[in-house]
Amino acid sequence: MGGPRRVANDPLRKQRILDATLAVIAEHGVHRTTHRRIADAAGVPLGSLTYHFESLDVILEQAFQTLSDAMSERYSTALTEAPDQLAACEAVTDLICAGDYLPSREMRILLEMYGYANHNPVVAEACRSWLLRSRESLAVHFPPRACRAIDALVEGWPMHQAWEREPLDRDLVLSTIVAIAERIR
Amino acid sequence: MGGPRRVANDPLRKQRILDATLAVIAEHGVHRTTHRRIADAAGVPLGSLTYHFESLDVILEQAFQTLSDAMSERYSTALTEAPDQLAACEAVTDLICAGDYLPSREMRILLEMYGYANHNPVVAEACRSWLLRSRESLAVHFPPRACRAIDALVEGWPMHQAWEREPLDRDLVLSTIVAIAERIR
DNA sequence: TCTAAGTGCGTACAAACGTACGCACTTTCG
DNA sequence: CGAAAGTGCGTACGTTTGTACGCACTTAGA
Repeated sequence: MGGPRRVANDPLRKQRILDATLAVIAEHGVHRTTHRRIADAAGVPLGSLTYHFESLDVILEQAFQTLSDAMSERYSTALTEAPDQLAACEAVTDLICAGDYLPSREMRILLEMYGYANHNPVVAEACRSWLLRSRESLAVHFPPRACRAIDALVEGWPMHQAWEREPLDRDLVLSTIVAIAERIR
Repeated sequence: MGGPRRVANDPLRKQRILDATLAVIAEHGVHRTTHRRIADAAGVPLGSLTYHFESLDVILEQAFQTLSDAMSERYSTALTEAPDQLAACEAVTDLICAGDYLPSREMRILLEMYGYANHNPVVAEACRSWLLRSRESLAVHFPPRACRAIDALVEGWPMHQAWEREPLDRDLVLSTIVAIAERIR
């Protein structure tokens, strides 16, 4: 029903597997992410994984790529829409405070990605590319040196917050961003 | 030779295993850290691991504890020795720039620790405790709110730098720290 | 309708895994 | 010296792992 299929139904299934992979990573960590757990989470047979992906490493690589693309996009959108520097400061503050609190799913996966990237060149390259894209987004509103400092904060603050029990102080974040924007040229 | 042993020679061997564990994690990542690899790296028999440690998770927990203790200590020492706030800013700058560049061994292991902590309560607690200790060290020289911002930078900048190809600009780091110290109260 | 090409998966297998446990060895105490 | 207590490890076992591969099924062209 729905007429004869004229193309392979790869894309949907592949994406479903990658989404499931991120879910497994978030729940169990890379060190306990296996073909079988992914297959269960995705509701697909085990053989489907080895058919669509060359190896487990490739699955992880593409799953992490999916995540970093989504984050880049959100990052870029938020900053592009800001009309002036102050609005950009607020946008960055929102990015930092989003997911606060508790350790958001995304932050958990990101930490796994960073760890894994140290042992997988493809994912390392994905990290680097994400770094550059986020810096470009910032460069629209801030001078180059301020970009570096702000970028470090965007990276560090939510990560730091992951171990914190109290919610993040939004005013403090905003003040810090503004201070950097004004003082660092 | 050396006279009769009156006590078990646990401590040395346990510590050697934990050091080897960190080495394996740095080289292969948690997801490929196994009893056998640790045993090889430490130069001890496989059975020795299961004798001294209840499980692989316990080995990882204690190894990460070793690391975070060492880092806390260094952190604390560097800040305690600073006579005034400006010196403290320089000390923090040194901490951030240390290991620059390339991805230092310690940063690699730290990333693994953060990832693993999301799936292991004991390690999560170690992260939290490390967070608090580092904040206490900062509190000697900076007001509470500035501590949070600086702490986030100490976390984020080296992490960020791990994917960067160019060396870190020390003056930029110092300027940023000073700006925060002066502006955030 | 028949056939060749191609898609997708169930299953099986060798390797690697965490861990249990028997046993050699050392030390202590009478 | 002899035996009990305790330390430390070699080895083996059942499980889980990543991956290969044969085979059912679908589609396209004649």
